[in-house]
Amino acid sequence: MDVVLVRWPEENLHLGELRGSGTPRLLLVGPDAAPPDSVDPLEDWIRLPAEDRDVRARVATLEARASNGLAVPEIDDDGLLRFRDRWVSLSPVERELAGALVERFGAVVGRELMARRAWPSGAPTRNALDVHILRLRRRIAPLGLEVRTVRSRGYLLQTALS
Amino acid sequence: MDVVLVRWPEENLHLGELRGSGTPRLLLVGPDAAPPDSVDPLEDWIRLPAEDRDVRARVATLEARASNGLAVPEIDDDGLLRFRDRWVSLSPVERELAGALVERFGAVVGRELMARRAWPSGAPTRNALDVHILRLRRRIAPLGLEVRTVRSRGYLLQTALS
DNA sequence: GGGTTTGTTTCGCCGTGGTGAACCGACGCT
DNA sequence: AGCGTCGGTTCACCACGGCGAAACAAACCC
Repeated sequence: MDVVLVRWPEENLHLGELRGSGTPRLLLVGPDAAPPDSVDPLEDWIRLPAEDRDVRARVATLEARASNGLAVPEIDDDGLLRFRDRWVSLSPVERELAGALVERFGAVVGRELMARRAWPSGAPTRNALDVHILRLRRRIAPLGLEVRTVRSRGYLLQTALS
Repeated sequence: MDVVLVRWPEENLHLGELRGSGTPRLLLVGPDAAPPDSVDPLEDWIRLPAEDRDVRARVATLEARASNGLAVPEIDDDGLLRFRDRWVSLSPVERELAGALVERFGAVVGRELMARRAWPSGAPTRNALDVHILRLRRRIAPLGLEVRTVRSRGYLLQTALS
């Protein structure tokens, strides 16, 4: 994953979503600004003006850390979806859907299969699955995960791009 | 744990054992030296000459990372809840509830289990647990701890998100 | 006596699951 | 190219139940 450079504190709006999606980032701290104090190993900062080799070194370190921690999401015994030090709770239906997607992380899972998993004795209505996928998408977004649609095939779970 | 300052590359002999023992360290990189490239989150570096506040900020971050990994709240013999150099006193009921949560720090503890722990011979009312959780939340907030609800499953103790 | 601890009631928010409907883009057919 | 269908997204709405929070009152302890 690529490291994003952010001016700080000018662009701290942008920073929130980068932190949320687990994107590695290097804050360029202006000459008069106070340094940030994040503990996140995927965040670093450097005081401007800075030498080119120093910036490159810090970017390289962040890249290495990001690729090292190639994590796979997991549903623990308590029904929580955990990913990269963060977690969200899932409702029972969402847990089944997420479970099917996590077991085949990065691969397509058919709609039919997911519907049977969530409702073994038949889905309530046609778009019940659609609505739950929508809700699952919004719930897992803070983890930096996204559900992508493969038309007429099914759904696929992966790390968010942006 | 204290952060050790190391001149680099002059003192790189010393560095090996620091890395081995997991001691957090800040490398002071001379004006002409190339920056190091360690991936370890407990190692950082700064280019000399450097401002005082920048050095202090990096030391603080390393300290926070070092204590983050190890810090688990604990209830001592006097019934005090201790966490990272701070403590609060707990009432008897709160002690039992906090005890159950501390023993499974970071994981979900069922409401039923906590109720039996606080009132072995039967809980007074259903809401009694809710109210005590509310009071426990306010009591431990100054420690940087928080109790998260996992709906219809139980409660979870974790460090408060910054 | 005054503060703390505990239990109880009441009110209300919000998470959850389900449904119908509007909307929209991709695809296929003529 | 024009058009209809299909698959999928999103929204608004409802019903139910779990849980949060305030306020009150009684018991307890220094």
